[in-house]
Amino acid sequence: MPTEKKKEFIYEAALSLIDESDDVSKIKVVDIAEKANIGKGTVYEYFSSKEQLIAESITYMLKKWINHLEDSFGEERSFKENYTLMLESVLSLMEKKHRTILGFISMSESGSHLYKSLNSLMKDSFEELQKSNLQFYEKIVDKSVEDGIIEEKPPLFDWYFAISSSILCVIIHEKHFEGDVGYNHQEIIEKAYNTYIKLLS
Amino acid sequence: MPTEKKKEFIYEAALSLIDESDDVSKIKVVDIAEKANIGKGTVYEYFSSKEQLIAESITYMLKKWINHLEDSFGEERSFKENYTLMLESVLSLMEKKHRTILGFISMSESGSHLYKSLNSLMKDSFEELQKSNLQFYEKIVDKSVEDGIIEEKPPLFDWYFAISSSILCVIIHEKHFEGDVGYNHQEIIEKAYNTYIKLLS
Amino acid sequence: MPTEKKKEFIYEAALSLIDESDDVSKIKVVDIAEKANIGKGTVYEYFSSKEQLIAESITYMLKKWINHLEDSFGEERSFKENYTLMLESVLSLMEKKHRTILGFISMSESGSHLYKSLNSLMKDSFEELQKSNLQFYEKIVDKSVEDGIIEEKPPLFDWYFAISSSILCVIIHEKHFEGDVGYNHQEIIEKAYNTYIKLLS
Amino acid sequence: MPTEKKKEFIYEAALSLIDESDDVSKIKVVDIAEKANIGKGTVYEYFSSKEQLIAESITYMLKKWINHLEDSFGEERSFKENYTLMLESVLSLMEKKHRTILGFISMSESGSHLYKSLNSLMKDSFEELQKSNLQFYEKIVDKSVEDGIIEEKPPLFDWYFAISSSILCVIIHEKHFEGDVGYNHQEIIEKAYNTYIKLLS
DNA sequence: CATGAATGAGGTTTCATTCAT
DNA sequence: AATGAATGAAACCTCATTCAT
Repeated sequence: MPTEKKKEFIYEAALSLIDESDDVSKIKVVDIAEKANIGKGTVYEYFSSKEQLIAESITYMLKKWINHLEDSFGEERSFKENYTLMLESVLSLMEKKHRTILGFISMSESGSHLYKSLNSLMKDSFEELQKSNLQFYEKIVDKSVEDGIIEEKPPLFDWYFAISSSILCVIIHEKHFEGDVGYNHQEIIEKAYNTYIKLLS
Repeated sequence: MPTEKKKEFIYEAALSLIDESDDVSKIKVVDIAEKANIGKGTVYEYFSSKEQLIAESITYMLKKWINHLEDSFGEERSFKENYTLMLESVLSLMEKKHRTILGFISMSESGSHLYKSLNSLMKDSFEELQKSNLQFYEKIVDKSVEDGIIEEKPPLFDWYFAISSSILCVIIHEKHFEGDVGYNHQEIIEKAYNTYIKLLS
Repeated sequence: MPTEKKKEFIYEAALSLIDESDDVSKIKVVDIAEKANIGKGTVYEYFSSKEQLIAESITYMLKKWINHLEDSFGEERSFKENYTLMLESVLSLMEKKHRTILGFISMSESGSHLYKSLNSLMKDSFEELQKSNLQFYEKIVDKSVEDGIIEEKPPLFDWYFAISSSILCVIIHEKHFEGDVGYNHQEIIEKAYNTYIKLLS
Repeated sequence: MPTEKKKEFIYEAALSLIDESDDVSKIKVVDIAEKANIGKGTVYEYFSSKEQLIAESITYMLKKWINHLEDSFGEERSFKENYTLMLESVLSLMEKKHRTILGFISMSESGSHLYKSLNSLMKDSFEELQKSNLQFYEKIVDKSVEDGIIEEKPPLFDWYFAISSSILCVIIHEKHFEGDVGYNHQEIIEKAYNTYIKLLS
């Protein structure tokens, strides 16, 4: 197996443990190795330390997610369709797995310091990712201006916050309001979409 | 020193380390003891384990913060004044300290699973706190309706999300947009306030 | 309360814990203090260390037992009556409590090294006790010669072993043969008595 | 080195420390590791806890001793030769080492409660060993009946006690009567043998 | 005298990392 | 390249003992 493939294999093992775990710091190298069906020592053929491995695994996941989002964004679709697809993507991520990672992404604003020790290790890739993220958000905004949904392109902070808030909407709902006190799927997506519109109008 | 006072003393030591620390799990009992100028063994006279101590410390901080917020909310002030004070409170918390705890509170929606292992130890007090938090939010909303800022009291989810989003606004700004690309203090508070208004109109 | 009385009070607490315990080394000073209804610090007003306390407690028990045995030995009774009373004394000790101590006494031959660390602390009193024990045994032998049960006083080793073996008889029976495969109370006392006779004839 | 061989290696280190030690509970894992010329952590690759290791070490020793005794018992030899060999085995054990263990075996009748905490960990193997011990004793008795030394096979308790007493004889002598007041080697073996004969006649 | 809060030496156990195979 | 046995630093927690009140 080529090196990069093997590393991805290990990433997946690490990520599944990160999601199962209550406490990332409690994950053991031996568990990751076992999950990946390789020997404990082999991990060190590919990564210089456990922290490096964890950091790279999260970076890997983040990249995959950004790519996934970007792929879902098609020029041929209307803005609302694209925006909705992005929100659906967030939701499906929450429903399925990688909740830890999701917190990491969407809440990086307030939560990233929880991982500062990781951040120092993933500083470069994390900054790169934040750039990608920002570019993707900007593509969204530009599209919304292009489609005439938003009259004029607002300042950076405003659109960054609008999209973050929109995502917060679906996340809060998913986590705390599922069931009786909340809305149905269609309604919450609509509400999140409207959040974007309202905040930038 | 009475027991409760001593415990609070230890809480403060723990909290200051939690805030200084990149990684809560790396904090050592001996460090907390040193910070509190007491012996290692003394910690165990007051707490049954390190985890218990950390969990109680965070609960203590959260309670203090909620109380602080509620105290800042005066019936004699206008809604906007009250709301602004609440946002200032969030900001001052971020600027000064307890960033970890802030993440804990404001992002509990998406981030709480990061603390699952703590939560299990502080389940009861945490639920109580979330109830307090919700009650405080509701007091805000009621005031805004009473003052005629909002025409009619919206559904639970809507106002909960509106306030969360408003707080997200100041947090994102504080963390990522300080300096050139952002706004000044007055502007960002105004923007956060408007977020609440917009989202509930 | 006079000092000696208080010490005896603490001895009794310690002894009851020694008997309840699987492992003498696991007994905590705080437990002894609690059992004696005194403060932890008070223990150190009477004893210089935990080991000292344990050692003295055992010595106290041993002395009490020897005295008890000697008191049971009356010149006016026949040898067999006296011997039987001694065996009953052993049995009652086993049935009631102080099994640990009993092991200590009767099995000091092979078991005492288990307590070497204690022995060093109780060396003097232990030697004194062994002397008392020996004197008591000798009184038994002399009586048996005097009463004509044994023709001639045998060498030290022989009578010491004969009595030890006799005691072993009731102990083994009590511990392992109670019930179906064993004898009734009368029979086993008789058997133990006969052991003495046989071994010295 | 295969796992079982390595464990035995660690057993031997532990046993030598048990014998040197005044107090089993004072033995440190690091000492056992040093004695075995391995790292402290390595011990935990083979045993789940210190108590487990101690318990298994004693079980190991007991098994070895029982096997040794049984091997020494040959059908082609006379009963007295066999019995004498068994007693010699006890004595050589006492002279050389494993005094703690010896107490454990021969005095298990009255002393086993001293090891209750160990027993709980080695319950199964200990029961198995006691069965082996009993079977060995019975083989001895049967041989004595077969050889006509004893007329008729006595009840279980009687022969069990007779052999125990016989062993007690050599143990007491070895521990307390070596030198002036005692007998020479030949005499004490003879005396112990006669104890068996007398008690079953 | 009596106390128990405070202490810290000391012991157990964990686990990331190494390295010989 | 892959392994996993071996390691020991590091951290938690216990508890005998002290000492100020």
